[in-house]
Amino acid sequence: MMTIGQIAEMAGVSKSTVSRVLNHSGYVNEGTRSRVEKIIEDYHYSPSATAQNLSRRETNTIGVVVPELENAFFGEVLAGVAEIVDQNNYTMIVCNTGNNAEKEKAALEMMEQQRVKGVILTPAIGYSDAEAAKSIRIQLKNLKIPVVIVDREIKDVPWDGVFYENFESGYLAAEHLIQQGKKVIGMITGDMDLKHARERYRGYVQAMEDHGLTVRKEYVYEGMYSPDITCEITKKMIWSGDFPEALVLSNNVTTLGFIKGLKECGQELNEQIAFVGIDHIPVLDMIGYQYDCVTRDMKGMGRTAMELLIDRLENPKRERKIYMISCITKFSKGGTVL
Amino acid sequence: MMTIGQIAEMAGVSKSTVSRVLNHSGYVNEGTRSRVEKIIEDYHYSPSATAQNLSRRETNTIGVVVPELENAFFGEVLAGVAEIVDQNNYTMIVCNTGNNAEKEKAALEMMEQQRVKGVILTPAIGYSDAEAAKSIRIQLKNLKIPVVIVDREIKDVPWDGVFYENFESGYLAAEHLIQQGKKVIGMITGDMDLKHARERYRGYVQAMEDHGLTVRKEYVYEGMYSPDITCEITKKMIWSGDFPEALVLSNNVTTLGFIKGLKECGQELNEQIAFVGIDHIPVLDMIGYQYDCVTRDMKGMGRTAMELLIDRLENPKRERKIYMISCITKFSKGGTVL
DNA sequence: TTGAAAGCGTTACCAT
DNA sequence: ATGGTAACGCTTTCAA
Repeated sequence: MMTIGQIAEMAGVSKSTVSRVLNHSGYVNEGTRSRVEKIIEDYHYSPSATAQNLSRRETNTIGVVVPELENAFFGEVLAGVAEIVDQNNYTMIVCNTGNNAEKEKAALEMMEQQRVKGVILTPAIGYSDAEAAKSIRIQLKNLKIPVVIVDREIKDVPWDGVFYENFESGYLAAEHLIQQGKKVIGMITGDMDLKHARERYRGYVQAMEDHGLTVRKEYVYEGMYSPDITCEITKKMIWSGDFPEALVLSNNVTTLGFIKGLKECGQELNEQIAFVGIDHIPVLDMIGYQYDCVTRDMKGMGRTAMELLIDRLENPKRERKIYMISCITKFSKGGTVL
Repeated sequence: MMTIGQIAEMAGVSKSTVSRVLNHSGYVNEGTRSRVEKIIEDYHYSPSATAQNLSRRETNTIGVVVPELENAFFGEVLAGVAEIVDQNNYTMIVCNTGNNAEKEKAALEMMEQQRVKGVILTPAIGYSDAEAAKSIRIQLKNLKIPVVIVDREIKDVPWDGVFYENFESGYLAAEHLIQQGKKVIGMITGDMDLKHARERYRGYVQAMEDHGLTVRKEYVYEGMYSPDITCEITKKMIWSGDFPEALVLSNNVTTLGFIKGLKECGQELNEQIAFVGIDHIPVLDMIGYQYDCVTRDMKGMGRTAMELLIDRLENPKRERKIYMISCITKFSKGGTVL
């Protein structure tokens, strides 16, 4: 591997000069510049980021820690992050925690060793909110490295964040059903240990109240964001013959479980129960299996997270910012961006 | 940020000693070891990977360059790579090229600067096979850094690779239909500029020949791996009333486009045309929308790629290895792993 | 068992 | 406009 010294020697100049042409910094004679550049070109010289980082006492690297790389949602987020990373000449290190708190800890430690400038993190759900906050807070508080939390809130932590309008999504979903004249509206909720699941539920409740409807507890089912649990719930509902007119479904897998449950009971979509799902499932669109939903721009979420991080890096002392990604409604009348 | 020197000072030892305890190398007295370790612990000291890399003249980093981070397939692959990366204490830098040859070039250059130990690459499809090979070959030939090519073959390149048994997949798909007694079997192919599309087609043709059936060109449609094109093809097929008994569909989006086309014509699955898809679409399973398909272990592909890279790193002079990921058939009788 | 010192490939300051 | 040199934080001989 070539070094700046060798280039200098070949060009008959000093390392300083080579460094200057490399970094377009300081004065350098046009003649020598082009001479040096030619040699760099000819020999395919590529400066060592490692050495640069050490000398500059900083890297241009950011770390992204996600809980489920195999989940299409995070693919989208990562694509969004990558886009901004790219535009700003950063380098992106990625870790997958598999929703495992231990791995998350290890990932963060390694980010620390790598001296990344900042971290974009979606916390694992292997532990409760409070525990998570504590553990991560302790781990990172001594580091000066800024963090942007994505999608899953954790308490008592001073970092910037990008979250969905979860309350809003529940609200809009319920409201749409109300506007269609439904009165008895239930919900299959997510894992109520997660804040966003609670928020979505709150939104639904609020919409009901605002329209003078009452929430009937027997029609609120805890689906745990699990397709299987939701499928079971759905089947029991149908079999028992006791179900609401309409349902709000808490996320994509809830919707999938629900649809599966219906199919297993030989029911068509919207045959007896109207529903609005939170989250869009593109593949269902592709097969012409459309349903009303409230969704959002996942890739945009990644972009925003990275922009927020860069903003923080440029302005370390600024107040905390939380970006709420707004809902996009896709109802049969056609999609609307709110 | 703490340095090894400060730790040394606090412990009343030299940097060398601290380095030794850090790396579990050389002799160090048990007493001093624990003393040093305590200080490291207390102060949350984390050695700088940058400095280590420079001193050791190598990194523990590998680069992954993918063309479509937003595509669930690459999420799976990445998850597989990440798993092995993790187990072997590597660090993973990720770039998304968006199928853009320029960006791919830039990504590779930056990997070079980062002095990654190796690269896992799925080439962009923005350019032809030959061009791609040439461009990438020229770019990387001067580097000693090993590459593992994933999923998309490029010609005349000396690197290890992990690909699917594309021929096999086409063969198995067609054969399954033949075994069900179908005689007039067509295919909606992929983008025939891509080798794997051609291979899948070849497999189909071979299966037909092997079973004494003739391929009728009018039933071979070029779907370009595009859902929209495939949807159109399907609708025309149905409208014209002229279609084969059965079809082989070249990949997941081809299948989606086909299903959509059928639905838009008010047809049920398998109502008039039997089909076998290449690629599995998990979401369709989740809603109980099963169909016969030939698929493979995507995550396993990522794992294999990383294992291959590590293997190469440990054994730089060994002959080239190409791993072919075998097909998994999921037919209504139940899934079989071949 | 420990320490001193050279070296890794850059940058950046200070001279010239 | 250019060069010399210290410094970045660590590893690794070599001596003691």
